[in-house]
Amino acid sequence: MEHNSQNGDAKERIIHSALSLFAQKGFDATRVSEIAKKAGVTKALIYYYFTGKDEILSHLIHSLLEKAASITLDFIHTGIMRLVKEGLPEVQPDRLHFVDEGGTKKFLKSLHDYYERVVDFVIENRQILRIFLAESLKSKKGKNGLSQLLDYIRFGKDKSSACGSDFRYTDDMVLFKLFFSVIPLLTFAAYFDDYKIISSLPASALRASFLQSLQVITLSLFSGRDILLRNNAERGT
Amino acid sequence: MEHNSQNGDAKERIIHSALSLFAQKGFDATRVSEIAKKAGVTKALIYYYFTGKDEILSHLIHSLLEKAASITLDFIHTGIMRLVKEGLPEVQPDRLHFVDEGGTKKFLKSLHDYYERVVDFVIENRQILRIFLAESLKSKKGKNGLSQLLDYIRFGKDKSSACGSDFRYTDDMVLFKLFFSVIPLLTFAAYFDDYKIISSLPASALRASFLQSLQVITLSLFSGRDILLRNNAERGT
Amino acid sequence: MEHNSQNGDAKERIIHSALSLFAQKGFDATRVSEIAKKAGVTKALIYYYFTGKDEILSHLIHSLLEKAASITLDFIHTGIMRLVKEGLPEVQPDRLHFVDEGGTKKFLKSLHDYYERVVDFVIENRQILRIFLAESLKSKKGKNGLSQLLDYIRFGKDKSSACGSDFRYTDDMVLFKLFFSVIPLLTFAAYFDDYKIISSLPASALRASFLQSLQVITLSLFSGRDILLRNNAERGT
Amino acid sequence: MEHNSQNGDAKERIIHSALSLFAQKGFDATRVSEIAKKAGVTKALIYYYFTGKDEILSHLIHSLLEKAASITLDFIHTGIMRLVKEGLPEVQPDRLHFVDEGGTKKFLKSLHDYYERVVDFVIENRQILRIFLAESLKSKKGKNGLSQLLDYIRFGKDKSSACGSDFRYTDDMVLFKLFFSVIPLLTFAAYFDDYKIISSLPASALRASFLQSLQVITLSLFSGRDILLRNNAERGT
DNA sequence: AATGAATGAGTATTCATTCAT
DNA sequence: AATGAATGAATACTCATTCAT
Repeated sequence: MEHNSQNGDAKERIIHSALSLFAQKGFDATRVSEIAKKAGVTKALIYYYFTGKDEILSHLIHSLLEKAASITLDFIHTGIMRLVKEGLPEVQPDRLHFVDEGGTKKFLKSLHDYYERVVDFVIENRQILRIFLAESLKSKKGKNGLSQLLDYIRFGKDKSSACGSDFRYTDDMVLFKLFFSVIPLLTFAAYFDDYKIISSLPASALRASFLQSLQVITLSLFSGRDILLRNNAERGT
Repeated sequence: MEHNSQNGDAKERIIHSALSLFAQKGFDATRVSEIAKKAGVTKALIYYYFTGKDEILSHLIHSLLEKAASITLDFIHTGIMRLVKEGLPEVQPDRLHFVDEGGTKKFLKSLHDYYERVVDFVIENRQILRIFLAESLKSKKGKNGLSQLLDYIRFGKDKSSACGSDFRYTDDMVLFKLFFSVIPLLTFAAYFDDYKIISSLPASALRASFLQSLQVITLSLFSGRDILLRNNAERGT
Repeated sequence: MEHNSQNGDAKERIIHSALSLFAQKGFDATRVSEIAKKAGVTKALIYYYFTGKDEILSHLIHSLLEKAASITLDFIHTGIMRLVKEGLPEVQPDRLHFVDEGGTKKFLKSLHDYYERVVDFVIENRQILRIFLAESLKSKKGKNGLSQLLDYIRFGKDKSSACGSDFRYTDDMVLFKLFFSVIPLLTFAAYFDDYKIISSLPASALRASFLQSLQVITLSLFSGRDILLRNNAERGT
Repeated sequence: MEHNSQNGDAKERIIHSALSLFAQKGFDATRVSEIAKKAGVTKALIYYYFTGKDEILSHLIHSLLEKAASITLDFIHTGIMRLVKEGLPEVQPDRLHFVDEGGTKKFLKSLHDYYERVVDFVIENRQILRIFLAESLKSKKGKNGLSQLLDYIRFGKDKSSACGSDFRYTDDMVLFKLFFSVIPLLTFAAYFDDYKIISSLPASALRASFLQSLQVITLSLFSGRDILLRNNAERGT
C-alpha cells in the first residue's frame, strides 16, 4: 500500500517494489499481486512490461551485474593498469613484484580505494545481492549464480577485456578468492541489515570492520614486496 | 521415481527425499507430491508422519544441529583450553602467546586436525547446510539462521561451556570469523557439488584446496609467536 | 509477423489477418493481439475500426454473404426456369420430365457449368466458410448457420424470387440436398487445404474429383429422362 | 447446478458434464469451473483425474473412436466377410460382382442393417461428434480430426484388420466416401438437434429420411449387379 | 501403517477492451 | 489515423492439506 503513486514511472515502481519484496521474503514467496499493490499498479501492467515474475528477477540481476562490471573494470584500468604502465610492479608469472616500498604503498592505497568502492556498492545493492545469493542456492539446471561469480573472478566477466598481461589464476587461487573474498563480500551485504540488528553496531562500524578484514586477507597474500598470484603456502604445514 | 522402495522404512525415505529436494530446488519450490514420489510413498503418508512441509524442514534443521553437536565446533574453547591448562600458550588480553616454537607447532597441528574434521563434517552435511543457508536468506520475522551462527562463534554451541577463562571476542573478530571463516565454510559445503562440476576438479582436490585456504587465513592472524584475538592490523593503512 | 506492411490500408490488413487466423485456429482461440501483430498494426487500431472481435467476425460473415450474392446460388430456380420457359423440361408434381435427349443433355451441361462455378466459389472463399462452419457448430441461442443454409436450399437466397412456379421441395429432398450437396460442398472447401496436404493431391485434382462426385450424386436423382424432385427410392428395401 | 450428486462416481460425472457442455458451447467457451459445477465436484478434482481440459476432450474423442471402430469391424466381419465366404459376391479388382439377384438382395439387406446401426450410433453420440467436428476445423499442427477420418475410410483404423482381400480405394473413391458419406453422417448427427427444431420433424422422421438418402447414395454406386469400388462415372459428361 | 479421493484458497497469467494523447 | 499505457474480469491450473476407510 506504499503507493509511491505518481512518483516515477510505473515500470520503475514495479522494479523497485519487486526488488524490496524479493529481498524481504524471497523470490518464490513474493506474490505478483503484492508487487502490484506495492507499486500501485495492476497486476496486468506488470505483465505488460515483463513476461513474468522470472523476467523481473532476471532484469534485477542483470542490471546488478552490469553495475558491478563497470566498477571492476574501472579499477583494473585506472588502478592496476596505470601502475603497471608506470612500471611500479613488475609482472611475473606467479606474482607482482614491487621494486620499492613506494610502489607497494601506492598499490595498497589504490586497492583500498577499490575495496571501499566495492563495499559501498554491495551495501547499496544488498537487496538484490540477497536475492542473487538465495537464487544461486537453487541449482536449476544450467547457469546458476555460482558460475557467473566464477566468470567474474577469472577476469571480470568481459573476456575481451584481456588487459594486457595474460596470467591465469591457479585453481587454488580461484577457490580462495571465491570463498574468502567474493562470497564474504556478498554475504556481508546480504546479511548487512540482519547483522546490524543482531550486533547492535552502526552501519559505519560494520563497514569499517569489514574493510579491515579485507585488508587482513589481502595482506595474507603479501610476502615482503611480492603479491602472490598463486597460493604458495607450503601445503600441509 | 528413485524409489529406494522397501529399502529403509518410509519415514526415513521421506526425510531423505525431502532433504535432497530442498537442497536442490529450495524449500518453497519443492512440492510435497515430489517428495512423496521420490520417497515412493503417498502424499497422505507424509502427513501421517509430519504435520506439514514445515515440520519436515524443522526436522532437517534440527537433525543438523544434533549432528553438529557430535563434533566439537567449539574446539577453540576446548582445544585451546586444554593447551592453556598445559601452560603452553599464555593467555593475554588480546592474544595467545606461545612461549616456544614447539607450542606453536603443537597448536597448529591441533588446529589443522580440527579444520579437517570440520571440513569433512560440512561436506558430509552439505545438503542440509544448503537448505540452512537458503532459508537464512529469507528474512522471516524472528530468529533467522544468522543469529544462530553468531551464537556458535561467540560461545561455541554450548553456552554453559563458558568454562573458566572469560575472554570475549572483539566485535571485529566476530565479524572476521563470521564472514571469513564460518560463512566460507558453509558456502563451500553448500556449493560443493556445483563447484565440483563447474571447476571439473575432483572432490579431494577441492577439499585440500579449501583446507589450505583456511590455513592461509589462520596464519594471517599469526604474528610471530602470537595469535591475535583482536584484529590489530593498523587501521586505514 | 507477416506485415503486409504499408501494402493496402490498415483496415484491409486487419480483416485479412483476422480471416486467416479465425480460419486457422478458430474464432475463440484467435487473440486480438495476434491479429494486430499479423496485420502490422496496434491492438488499439483494431478498436478504432471495429467495436470488438465479434464485429470483425460479423463483418467477415457478412462479406461472405455478399459475395455469395454475386453468384447465382439459386441456379435451380433461374437456370431451370429459363429452360422451363423454353418448354424443355415439363414440370410435373414430383419431377422434371425431359421430352427428348437433347433437353437432358442441355440441362446437364448447364448444371455442370453451374457446379463448376459453385465449386470455384467455395474454394475461393474457403477460409470464411471454415469459420462459418465452425461457428455454426456452436449452438449459441438463436439463428445459427444451419438455418441460413436451409433458407438457401428452400428458396434460393432471395426469398422474393419465389418466381412463378410454386413447387416446394419435400422434406426428404431438403434433407438430402443439405447433407449430400450443400454440406459436402462447404466442408470440401473448409477442409480443402488440409485435405490437399493429407492426400498429397494437387488442388486441380481435388477440384475435378469433387466435381465428378457431384455428378454422380446428380445422376443418382435421374431416372431415365426424369429428374426426381422427390426422393422416391422405395423405402425400407 | 444439476448435481447428479452422489449418482455415479465423480469421474463419470465429470466426463458427462464436460461432454454436454463442450457440445453445447464449444470446447474453448466451456469453463473448467462450469464442468465442475455441473458435475457437482470441485475444480481441483477435475485436475486430479485429468491433466487438463484438453485431456478430457481427448478422452471423449478416444472413447468415441473406439466405439465406432467396434461397430465397423463388426460389420466387416459378420456382414461382408461372411457373405464373401459364402461366395455370394465375387471380389474383382475394381468391384464386387454378385452372381445372382439373391446375393444383391442379401448384401443390400446387410448393408442397410449396418447403416441403421451406424446412424443410430452417431445420433446417440451426436454431442461428441459435434465437438469432434468443431475441433477438426481448427487446424492445429499435427493430426487433426480430418486425417483420423481418412484413416477410418481406408480400412477402419486398425490396419492390421486387413480382411483378406487387399483392394485399395482410388483417390476419387476416398474423396467421395469422405464428403458424401462420412461427413454427411457426422454433420447429420452434429446438427441433429438443431435440424429437428428448424424442420419441426420428429427424430424418427429425420432418421428415416437420412437412411433413405444413404440408400440413394449407395445405389448410385451400383451398376446392375456390380457394386463399384472405383468411381467410374465417365468424366466430363 | 497406508492410501485414494477430495478440496479451499490461492496464483500466475491472459485478454478483450479503454483512453489520453 | 494511430498508439503506448493501463486495466478489470476472468481462467486454467496448483498445492498443501484433510479424511474416510
